[in-house]
Amino acid sequence: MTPVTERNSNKQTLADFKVGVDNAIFSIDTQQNRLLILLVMRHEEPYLGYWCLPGTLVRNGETLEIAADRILAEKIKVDNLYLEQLYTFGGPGRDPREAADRYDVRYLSVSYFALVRYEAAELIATGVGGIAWYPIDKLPDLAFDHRQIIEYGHQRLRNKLEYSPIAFDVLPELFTLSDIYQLYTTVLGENFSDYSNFRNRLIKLKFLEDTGIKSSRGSGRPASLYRFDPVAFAPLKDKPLLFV
Amino acid sequence: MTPVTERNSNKQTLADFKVGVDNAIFSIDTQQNRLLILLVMRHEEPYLGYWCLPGTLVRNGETLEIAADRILAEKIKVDNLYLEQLYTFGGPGRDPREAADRYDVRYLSVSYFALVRYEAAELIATGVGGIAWYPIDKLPDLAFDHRQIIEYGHQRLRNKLEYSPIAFDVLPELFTLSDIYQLYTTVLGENFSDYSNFRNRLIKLKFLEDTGIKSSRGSGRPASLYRFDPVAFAPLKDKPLLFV
DNA sequence: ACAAAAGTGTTCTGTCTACACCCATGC
DNA sequence: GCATGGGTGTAGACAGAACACTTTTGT
Repeated sequence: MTPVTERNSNKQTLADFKVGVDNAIFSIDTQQNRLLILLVMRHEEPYLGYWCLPGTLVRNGETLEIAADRILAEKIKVDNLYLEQLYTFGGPGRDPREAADRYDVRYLSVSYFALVRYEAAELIATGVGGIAWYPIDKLPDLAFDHRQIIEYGHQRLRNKLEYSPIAFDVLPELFTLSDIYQLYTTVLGENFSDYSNFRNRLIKLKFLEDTGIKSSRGSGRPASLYRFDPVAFAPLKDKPLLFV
Repeated sequence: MTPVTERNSNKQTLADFKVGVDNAIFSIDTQQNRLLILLVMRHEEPYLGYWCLPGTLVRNGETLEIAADRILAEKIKVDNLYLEQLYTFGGPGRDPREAADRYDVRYLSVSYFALVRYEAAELIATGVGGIAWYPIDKLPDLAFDHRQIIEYGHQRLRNKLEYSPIAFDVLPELFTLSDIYQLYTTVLGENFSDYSNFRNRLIKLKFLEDTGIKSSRGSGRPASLYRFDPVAFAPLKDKPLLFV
């Protein structure tokens, strides 16, 4: 019998929780074909000096999503972003403070998944610094169970790309078809699909508007710039369409 | 400024949480073509006398998933089941106790999605009673935001059926092809697919073993009994296969 | 014999794949 | 001209939809 159980009769064996929100913020550097995730350096115990996901404890009167937005806005300035709840990690012992702190406090993490535009994202340097994009395949040692959260988020990203149009939340207003292709190959791997087939599939879906404007990048034929048309996309919502 | 903010300086504006686990337990009555969800009657305030999802507050030392398992095992006896985390609802004000209780307590609900076999499920009658299967389209008024949780779970069920084999977790070991078809139509609606096409698609996937045993139900030609073969299914795991 | 349920087959159509090929530009 | 990247076309394999048809049982 723990002291707690002795002190209380029945209902009091309930755990008390602090609830944190941790953001897995992804972005895609298509120039260098790298999938990046935003990490910050911890300046306090536990895990002092380790990298971790940007997170916060939830304040009074704050919804989980607003907490997620807040922490994101503190670290980064973006124009466009995609944000959704990822998963809730809540096993006992996932935070060392549980042992050290006074009895019976648990730390639970509701994680959020975000995708932002790399080129438009401006990191906000906090005094001490310690914020950086890390390639997903070159992560340092991470605090808590954050590596697991990133794994989970990475999987979610791959799935989302396949059946939802989040890529367009993260592209500039005007983009070329190979911009999209680049983005997809960066996340899904080199040979997820033939370029020309990917292209045809997208065009047949009819929600990309060809502006007719041409964009030249170095040598080679200039590409048409396209624009995502949310109205034309609307009817396809919730349909099991596949971009792959 | 609220009293709270005045009393404390900075970090103390953090919310304290009780964490509950609520289970959206679905089952499918193929006899009557009904999709059912398990509800229990509340015997205490708040929402005394309302129906709600079976839930519990998380105890010390308990993972979220174990809490979900525990509450499930308290209400129902099953041989087979599918269980996964659904979503975390945590806005302030979702539980009236937040207002009445002492300052700063928030109630957060991590919901779990479960699918069990209707025929094999045996409800455990707690003394006072008040546990029942409700057809998803005939829900009574529900406590808290549980209707929203059910909506969300219902959507998850539809999606899962389309791209993962959870149906086989919930069928008896031996089943006929029209058993599966029944199950699918009950969840996805009458005209989600032609029977014969559905049939051919399944058989082409090669993970159903025809036992050769025939089963006669009333008049009509007896059907072959099939068995799900997890080994044959393994290579298809994580592939974007569609049953629809 | 007839109804009912299971299971098979067929035709039409469309989509996916894997290429080969043509086009516009910089150097 | 030719390398480079953008864009088009096509033949064959394959998969889905709709529906007619056959088989095996109970009554």
